[in-house]
Amino acid sequence: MTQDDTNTRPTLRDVARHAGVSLGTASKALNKAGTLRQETREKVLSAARELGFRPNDLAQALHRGQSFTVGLISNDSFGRFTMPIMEGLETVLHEAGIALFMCNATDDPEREKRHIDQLLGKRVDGLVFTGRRADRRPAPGLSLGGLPTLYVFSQGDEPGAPCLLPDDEGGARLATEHLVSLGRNRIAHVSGPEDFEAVRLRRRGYEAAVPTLDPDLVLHGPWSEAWGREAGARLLALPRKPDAIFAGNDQIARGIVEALRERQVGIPDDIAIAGFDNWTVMAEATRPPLTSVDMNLKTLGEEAGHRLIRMIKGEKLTGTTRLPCTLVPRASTQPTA
Amino acid sequence: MTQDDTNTRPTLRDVARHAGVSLGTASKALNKAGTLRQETREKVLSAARELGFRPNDLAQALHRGQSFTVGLISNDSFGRFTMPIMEGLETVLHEAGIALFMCNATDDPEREKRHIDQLLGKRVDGLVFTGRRADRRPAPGLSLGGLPTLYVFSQGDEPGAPCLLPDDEGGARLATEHLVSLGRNRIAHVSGPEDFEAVRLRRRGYEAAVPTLDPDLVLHGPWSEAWGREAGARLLALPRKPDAIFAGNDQIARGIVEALRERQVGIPDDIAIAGFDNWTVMAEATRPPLTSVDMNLKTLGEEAGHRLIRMIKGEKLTGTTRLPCTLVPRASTQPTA
DNA sequence: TTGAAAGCGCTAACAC
DNA sequence: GTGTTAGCGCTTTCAA
Repeated sequence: MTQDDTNTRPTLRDVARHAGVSLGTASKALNKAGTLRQETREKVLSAARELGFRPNDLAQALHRGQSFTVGLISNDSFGRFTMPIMEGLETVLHEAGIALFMCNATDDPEREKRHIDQLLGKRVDGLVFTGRRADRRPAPGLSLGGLPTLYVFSQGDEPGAPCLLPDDEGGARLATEHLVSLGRNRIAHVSGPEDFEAVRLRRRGYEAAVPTLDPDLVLHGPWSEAWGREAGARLLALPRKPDAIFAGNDQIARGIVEALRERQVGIPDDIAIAGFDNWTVMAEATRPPLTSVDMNLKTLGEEAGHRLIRMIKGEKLTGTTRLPCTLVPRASTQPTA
Repeated sequence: MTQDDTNTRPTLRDVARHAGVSLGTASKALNKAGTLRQETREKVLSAARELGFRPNDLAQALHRGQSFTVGLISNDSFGRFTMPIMEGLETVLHEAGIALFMCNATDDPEREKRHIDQLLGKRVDGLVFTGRRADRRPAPGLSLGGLPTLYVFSQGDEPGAPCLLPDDEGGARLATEHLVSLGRNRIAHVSGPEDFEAVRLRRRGYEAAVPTLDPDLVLHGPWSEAWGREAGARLLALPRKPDAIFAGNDQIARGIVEALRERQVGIPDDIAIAGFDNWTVMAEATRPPLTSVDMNLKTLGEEAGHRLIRMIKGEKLTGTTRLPCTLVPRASTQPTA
């Protein structure tokens, strides 16, 4: 450690003293503002370097009334969905010199309230809510006083709240059309619990793209491999078996694949399978690897960052935007490739 | 919105004015400090409530020279390991009124440096490094000036750096002893790449507990299900097959299970299997469900929080501490239960 | 070109 | 009991 081991860092005043100039001069030199003699500027800069000076953003924020800080409230325990969103968000915000305060609300409204309160105390310039599932969530029991607020992979309760979501319906259509393009016309859909909005939307996308709709071919259950296995078995027991299956997520898809595999059904030759989420550890470990719909969550996070920055600049954004999903084809729908 | 929609929040001075008292009095009332008449206190509190007053932590921090804020640097893209650590950490710190600033370094040293610089600017009271793997990481190319710093699931480069890690060796011993207690004595070990310290430690724990050591029964490869399947096949091709397998993680374990299952090997009757990580989506979806070693990462995060708080209070902590792992028994080692 | 001084919102020591 | 005041570290006029 070249520095002394105390936690008190040098102030601008220290730098000024060290350089033998006034406080204001030092400030100008470091902020490349005003007009200064090159020599003076150098003097200050080298003094700053020597002392290991780093301006105190807190003081700066206090002065400017802007903290260059944004809060993130998640109830996902920072899981699979929030992670990539956060990553995209963080990248964009960091680029703009904005740091991210992260809080985990874990569905406890009391705790969420305390978190928001803490963030307000830190005078965050904006707030992002995100969640485990893209459904509507109750409004925070706290006045946000016009603070720029954005919901990502999650929906606000207040009307017109700006929301950013994946286009589940479009993604489902994409997957179904892909199966249709393979020449399949008896396409089943095995999905999750119907109280998820995403489940209803994906089903709608499926229904829009499927050639003929057979209610026997649509099954709902929990989000699990076990359910996928059970559903796979059921579909095989049908008098007229499907020739393709679009699953509501990759876990279900994997369960289906295993059920078929054990019964010597050829994938994709007899039955082609597509999943949703493009959860790579799952999709790639499946045999054969799983074609899946990617929600592009990182992009969603990046877009959230851009929008939040615009809102912080004063722009008013409202309403729900859905960003397109992408199909990632793998062997479970592609015979040879 | 009951509040006006501007982002300028009321200050303490506003509250004081509204309550018809002085600034100092208002401060005392809100901080429950000094001696005040009950009536005055009430007056101030209700004024504060009316205006929706929330003290500005930035100003407070500036005054006190403490920000009640801690930075977290991760290179895990906030994945499977960092998540539970973060959750534990956040819980404990929040209890102490400390907020968590989160940064994603993604193995880019330049970006990590910028992040640390930003955190120093925010005058964080401490720093936590965490990572994707528990190995030594290069020191940040930046003087931290005596800032309390803690490594969790990750190791600092500087000698004596305080590190908090799971006891991989003990966990491996636990799993192996469990298999021995089942009466198995030909126990194989299939693990990940040897350049992971965790792999070497787990192997050491295995070697310490295994009844007889047969080099043919120890296999290293990538962290994947595919490798598990391949290793499973290899072990079954051995002239003297194992009667139990301890896998270096749950993905490998699952691959092994699938390989055995396809070859009609009874699990656990013929061969018992244990994994590592207790990654529930994986362990529970395996058939039969997987016995696995849990690293208790949330506890690790909590302990990190407690230690960091002690360090912030001025205590000096050094050296590496390893926290115990736990065995979570499931059907892959338990015949009937 | 540089210095002096006011003030961001809050706390704490000291008057009254 | 309550009011006044001096800063915390920085930016930004305004004077010199």
